[in-house]
Order: sequence, then structure tokens, then C-alpha cells
Amino acid sequence: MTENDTGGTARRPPIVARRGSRRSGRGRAAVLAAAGGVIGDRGADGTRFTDVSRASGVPVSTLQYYFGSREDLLIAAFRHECAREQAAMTSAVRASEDPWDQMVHLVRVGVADGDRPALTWRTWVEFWRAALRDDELREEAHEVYHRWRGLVQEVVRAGITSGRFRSGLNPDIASHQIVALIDGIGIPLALGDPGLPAGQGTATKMVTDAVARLLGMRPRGEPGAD
Amino acid sequence: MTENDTGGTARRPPIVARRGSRRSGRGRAAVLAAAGGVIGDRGADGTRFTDVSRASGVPVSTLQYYFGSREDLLIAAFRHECAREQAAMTSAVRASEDPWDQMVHLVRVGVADGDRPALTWRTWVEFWRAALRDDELREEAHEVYHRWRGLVQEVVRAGITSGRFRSGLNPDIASHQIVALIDGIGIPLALGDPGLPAGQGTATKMVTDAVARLLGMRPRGEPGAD
Amino acid sequence: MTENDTGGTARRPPIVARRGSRRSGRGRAAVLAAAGGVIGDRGADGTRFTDVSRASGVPVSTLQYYFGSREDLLIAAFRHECAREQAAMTSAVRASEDPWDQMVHLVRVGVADGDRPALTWRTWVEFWRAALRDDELREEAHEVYHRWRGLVQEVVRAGITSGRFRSGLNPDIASHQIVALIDGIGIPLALGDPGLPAGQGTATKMVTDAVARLLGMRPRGEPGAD
Amino acid sequence: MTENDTGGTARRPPIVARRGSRRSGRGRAAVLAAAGGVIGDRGADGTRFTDVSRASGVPVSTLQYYFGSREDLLIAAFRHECAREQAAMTSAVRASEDPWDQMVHLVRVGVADGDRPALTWRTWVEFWRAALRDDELREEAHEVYHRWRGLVQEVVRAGITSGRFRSGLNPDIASHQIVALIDGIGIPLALGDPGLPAGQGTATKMVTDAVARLLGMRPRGEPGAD
DNA sequence: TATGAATGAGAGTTCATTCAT
DNA sequence: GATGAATGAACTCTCATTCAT
Repeated sequence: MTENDTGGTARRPPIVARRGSRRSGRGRAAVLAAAGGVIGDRGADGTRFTDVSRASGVPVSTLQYYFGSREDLLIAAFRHECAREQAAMTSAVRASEDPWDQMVHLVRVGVADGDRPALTWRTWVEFWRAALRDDELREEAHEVYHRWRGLVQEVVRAGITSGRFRSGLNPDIASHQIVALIDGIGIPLALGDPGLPAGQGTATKMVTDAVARLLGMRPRGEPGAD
Repeated sequence: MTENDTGGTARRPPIVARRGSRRSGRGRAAVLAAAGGVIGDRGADGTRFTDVSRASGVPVSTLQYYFGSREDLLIAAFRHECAREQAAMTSAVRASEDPWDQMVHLVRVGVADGDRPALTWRTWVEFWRAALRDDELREEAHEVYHRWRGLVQEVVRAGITSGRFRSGLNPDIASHQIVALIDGIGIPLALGDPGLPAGQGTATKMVTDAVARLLGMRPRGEPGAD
Repeated sequence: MTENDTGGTARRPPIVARRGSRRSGRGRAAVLAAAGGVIGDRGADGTRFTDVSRASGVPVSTLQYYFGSREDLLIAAFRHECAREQAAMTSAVRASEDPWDQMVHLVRVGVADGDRPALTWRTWVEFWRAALRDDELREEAHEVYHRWRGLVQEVVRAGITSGRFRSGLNPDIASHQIVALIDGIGIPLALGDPGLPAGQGTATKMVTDAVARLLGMRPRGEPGAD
Repeated sequence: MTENDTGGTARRPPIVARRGSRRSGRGRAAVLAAAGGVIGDRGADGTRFTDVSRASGVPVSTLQYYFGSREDLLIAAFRHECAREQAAMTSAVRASEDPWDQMVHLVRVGVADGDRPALTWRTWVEFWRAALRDDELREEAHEVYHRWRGLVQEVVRAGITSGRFRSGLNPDIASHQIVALIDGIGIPLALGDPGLPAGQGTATKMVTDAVARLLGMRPRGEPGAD
């Protein structure tokens, strides 16, 4: 991150690399989950060692021993979250054979307006914000979006091939548009925008509807125009 | 002991109310512009009084005299930016009579991938991030989005009436979808995503294309489907 | 914004509880002595962290680590002084068996116009002043005075029983009167009043004389009136 | 005072000398009364220009124009209080011809445990505290105590002459003892000591009783011993 | 004469980090 | 490997004061 580069050298212990170590491995994962919660709660910049320590029950100096600097801890936590999201997306695609169904699943998982959408999306906003100014995280973000759009493109291509989606579709462009729709709807969700049509799943429905139209599908499964 | 009532009443000088006053008014506006720059540059949380002081040439204590606390300064800066954006949007609509042209203008202004898109969008990401955890800013954000979607809805309605857009269109839902597309494309722009198709204006083109399809228009102006 | 939760929980390190710990315990006691000196010298309100740091050789941040806030440091320092005074009083009583002698000792210790009376009394004035507006210190002051008067009352009772003091004496009232005499003479001592009859021990003599008369004793040990 | 000698030269305008000026004279007196209240309330060290400004309705810069520095304002306020006290004492003596009655009046006025003893005594503690470290105020304090004891001595002498008080009495010493009793009882009063026997006027009674005994008088007016 | 605007100095506090077990 | 103790750096904020009407 950027702020609070309070003097001192960034003594990053080799532990960070030793991902697979049995002992600290468990601790690490638990800590990362706790850290993710704190980030969603207080924001990345507001996340102090003390907070993660309280949330995880691990002493501050141990956290530093595990992760190095505060910055490294935050990065690790974000990576953790990204990996979870990635896994969810992949299994969403695997849940069906039909391209449209797959797309619907993807959108549902992506919009995530089921249980507590704000919390999820707050974390994403934090992630963007952090990635803006941290090279490592920006790199991570690029990869995450690359994979994410790759997944969408696969589905789009399958849909074109199978004739479910309109033929003139450019999968790359479509993936950008679809991902933009999902991320874009996340912002009012994160902010708890009272202007959003009420009702759980409304955001998902709006996005699904738009995606159907972009892909040349009717939401009800009727043959698309074009 | 007693002294040092750090808490207590928020000593916000009356300046805040006196927006139009000659002296401090000028100073304030200039400072806010400078602060906006610093926020885009270093992030809101990374914006120290010292930074704004350096950027504006105004002493730190004077900044505090003008705005009260650092928090208040940030809020004022964000409000300033929002007002600018709002003005740009409104004049974008006024630039034409034709609904589709108006929509194209709106998208162009909104996506803003002309000169330095990253800088603009970084500021927006900062704004969202800040609004997540500040009540005042969240309120402001809701209003900004309310007005922003209101503008889009007007255009959509005009387009439906004039027959340029497809008839079954729900203006409210459409406005959510269109705004989401624009915000959503802003994220790769902010992050400098190398996966974005190269070329200035590409993002705008992708969004315009998607909007055309959502509205039932062909980008080239051919009669829309539906 | 969110960060900088200056308020929140009072991060007072557990050190406070662990009085007997070897390491910090020593440091703490030394610091408290130094702080007491600074308070007498510059006044409690004029006592900055920097001053105590200079006087004790302990860095400012360490002082905060030990005591928490400046307020807590001052309170701890006052408590330290009170404990010392209390010990001196108790041992003054133990120095003799005869009630009148005990009383004389108490007055001598209390008036303390031997070496540098001003310094001692300045600290007490500071203590009163601080206790006026701090609940914790006021509580402490009440306890100190309670014990202090308790001691006097014991001696008075013993004197009544032994026949040395006049019989109609109310020990409670007498203790208030005697303590008032001592505290009251402390004020010109603290202020270096040039109106005080010259000579070391004069203040003690004046108070002893008054106490003798209140108790129905002659200073020289002649049988008292009443 | 001592603290907060924040740089800058002590530019004291000549106004301070111009006590009698018609216009500002009124303002000055009102301000001093207000300042006295603030001092009793928040303590001298806690008394900021802003506080006095709020309490008096006079702008900060005007206060500075009137009194010069914050220190000067405090000194003027204390002088104001001392003058009031002095007047009260003098008129207390004038209220009767009989020395013992005069003494009783003096004690009553001095102990002042009628209406809100704590407030009055808090101001005195503040005065002592301030005088400890300010040469001008210490000088003032010496004068105040000189006059105060002078008054007591006069009464004592009259009492000796008239045969009301015991003959061996040393008026100077007696005045020190009596003043000490009064000031000394002021401390538990200022601190709201719960150990003080309850009931309005109790403190006065205890002091009067002690004074009677010191002077060789019985509280009931019977001929004193010795 | 009186007052609002502006500013410099200094203080407390938070927090990441280093060091020694 | 893990952790408590100690400390330096930086930042926000308060407040008296100066300056210009």
C-alpha cells in the first residue's frame, strides 16, 4: 500500500515463501480469513496490525513474523480473497453444460446480491483501491480480471458455437461488457444505494437481463434477435 | 486532568457557510482543486494535510482554519469533484436534441477515456471507497447517483417517445444498467488493465455499443430490433 | 472518513497491573519520581511528556507505553507521592508511644518546613488543583485525607484516654481542625510568604502551639486547661 | 503563568493601564467577572481565550486588545477576585463593634461554606496554583495575605485590649494560625470531601470553635481560660 | 476602537517496527 | 519458532498570536 511508510526497512522474512509449511500454514490461513474480515469492516487503510491481532487472536509480533510488513499482510489477505472468488467462479461454470445456464450462474455468483452483498462488494472496492497504488496488487488484479474474462469468453464462445447466442458476437468485447455490468452494479450494492429497485436478487435480474440482450438472447430462453 | 478537551464541539469555522465570500472563497476553491489532485494521486487515506499544503501553497493551519478537520477537507474535495462531474453531465445532454446523440455524449463524458482516464477513475474509486465508511459521503454518493440516473432516464424516455429506442424499455432499469456499464468499465481503466483492447476511445466504443444494444438501437443508427 | 479512530478503547497496556514486574517496574518507579519532580517544578498542567522524558531519560513513546496517556502519567505520579507521604506519616506515629509526642511528630512531618518546604507544598497545591477536576484524583484525594485524619484521630483518642488531652474533645472534629491547620500553613509556605515569621521550624512551632491549645495541652507539657 | 509560552513577544497594549477609561471600563469588568467564572469552572490553565470569549460574548481579538496576552487576562481576573474578597472581608469587620463578633463574621465570610463553597474555594486553589509560578501573581498573593492577616490582627488586638481574648496572645502568630485554619478547611470544601461532617455551616462552626479556643474564648461566649 | 482572517509553534497520540529473549 | 518490550517517525489538532482592515 502507500500510506504510512513509516521509516524502517521492509524486512520481509522468508516465511512468506514457505507457503506449505505445516505448522504456520494453518495459522496463516485463519489469520488471512480474519484479516479479510477486518478489511471489509474497516477498510484496508484502516486495518492495523492490532485489529488483525484482535480478530485472529494472534499477537502482533507473530503476525509480523508470519507476513513481514503490514503491507505484505494486506496483500496476502487480498490474494486469499481473490483465490476464493476464482474458485467460486470456476465451479459456477462447472455447474451446467448449457452456455446460457453457465452465464446465468456466473452472473449470480458475480453479482452476489444474495446474503450480504454490501460486505462482499466493499471488499472488492477495497481491493480496487489498494491495487491502484500497489504494483504487486495491481498485477494480481490484472491476473484476476484476465482469468475472470477468460472464463466469460469461454462461455460466450460455447454459446455462439451452440447457436444460443447471436452470431456476430465478439467474445472479447462481450466479456468486457459483461464484466463491466457486474462490477458496475456492485457499486450501488456496496454503497447500499436506496435507488436500487428493492428485493433480493433484483440486481442479479437486472444484470442477467442486460447480458441476455447483449448476447442476443431473450431472458426467457426464446431465440435471440440478430 | 481536564485541559485538552480534544473531543468536544467540532470547531468548524463559519467559513464553510460563507461560500461566496471573496477572500477565503477563492482560496477554498483553489485548495479544493489541489486537494482533488492529491487525492487522485495518493489516495484519500494517503492525503495528508502536508500534501495538500504543498500542492496548494496554503499553510497547514490555514487549511484547518478553512475546513476544520482533515476529514472535512476530504469531504469538501469530493463534493467539489462531484459538482464538476454533474455539470459536465448536464451540459453533455444539452449539447444535442436527439436522444441517441445525447446518450452518446453522456457515455463519452461518463467513460472519460480520452485524456488521462486512469486519473479520473482513480478519483472515483477513491470516492466510492471513502463513501463506504463515511455517512456524509455516502449520502452525497446516493444523491450523485440519483441525479446521474435521473439524467439517463430522461434521455431514455425521450428516446422511447421519439421511437428511437425500443418500446418495451423500462427507463429505471435501463438507467441502472447503463450506469453500471459505465462505472464497470471504469475499473479496468483505473487499473490500467492491459487486457483492455488498445486505442483511445475503445472503452467508450464498447460501452456505446452495449448501450445501443440495450436500448434496441444499432450503433450505426439503423432501426433497432424489438 | 474512517481511519484514525482517536477515540475508541483506551489502549492502556497491561503494565499498569503488573506492578511488580522486574523490568518495567524499575523503570516505572524511577520515572514516577522524576515526574513528581517535574510536577513540583513546572506544575501538573505544565508537565509535558517531553519534560518527563528529559528528566527521566526515558523516550516519550516509552512513557506512553508505560502509562498510556499524559493524564494517566500525572495520576500515577500523584499516587506515588501520596503513597510516600502516607508512609512518612505512619512511621511518624510509630516513632513514639506518647500521644503528644506522636502528635508533634505528625505535625512536624506534615508541615515539613525543614529543608525545602516550598517544593513539597507546591506539589500538594498541584495535587489539590488537579484533584479539583479529575474524578480519579479526587477519589484518591478523599482517600488520602481519610487515612490522614484517621491517623490523627487515633492519636487524639489515645491522648484522651491517657488523660494527656482534654476530655471534652471530639476526635473527628479535632482531626479536621488539625489537618486544616497543617494544610493552611502550607499555603504561605508554598508561596514563600515573606510575612511568615522568619526562621526554620517557625511554621511547625506555630502549628504545634495551636494544636496544643486545641487539644487542651500546653506546648511545654504543662497540664492543659479544661 | 508558565505553560504555553508559545513564542512571540508579549505585546501588552497600554490599555491595561487605562483602567478608568469609560467605554472599555464596563466591558472590562464584565469580562473579568466572566473570566473568573471560567477559571473556577475549567481551571486557570484550562481557560482559553475562546472560553472567555464565549462566556463574555466578546470576540477573542477584542479580549487581546483589552488585556494583551492570555496571561495578562488571567492575572487581571485574579486581581478582580481578590479585590472582591478584600471588600467582603473589610465590610465583615465593619458589621460589628465587638471583637469576637467581628472575628465570627470574618470566619464566616472566609470559610464561605454557605451557598456553593466548592466554587469559591476552587477559585482560591487556582489562585494559589497560579501564584506559585507567576511572579506578579505571587506578589499579589503576598499583598492579599498581608492585608487579610492585618485585618485579623486588628481584631485580635482589639479583643485583647477589651479583655475578650486571653492576654498572652501574640496577634501576629494568632493571625497566621487563624488564617491557616480558614484556608485549610477550604481544601476539603473545594474537593467536596465526603468526610466533612454534613450540614451547611459545619465547616464554619468547626473553624469558629477552633478560633475561639485559640483566642482563649469559649464558643458560647463564656469567659475564656487563661 | 474593535474585529475577522490567517498562521506558526508545539503537544499528544497512533502505529509499524526492531530487539532481546 | 514465537512473543513481549521498547522506540522513532509522522500526523492531526489546538491555541495564542499577528496582521490588516
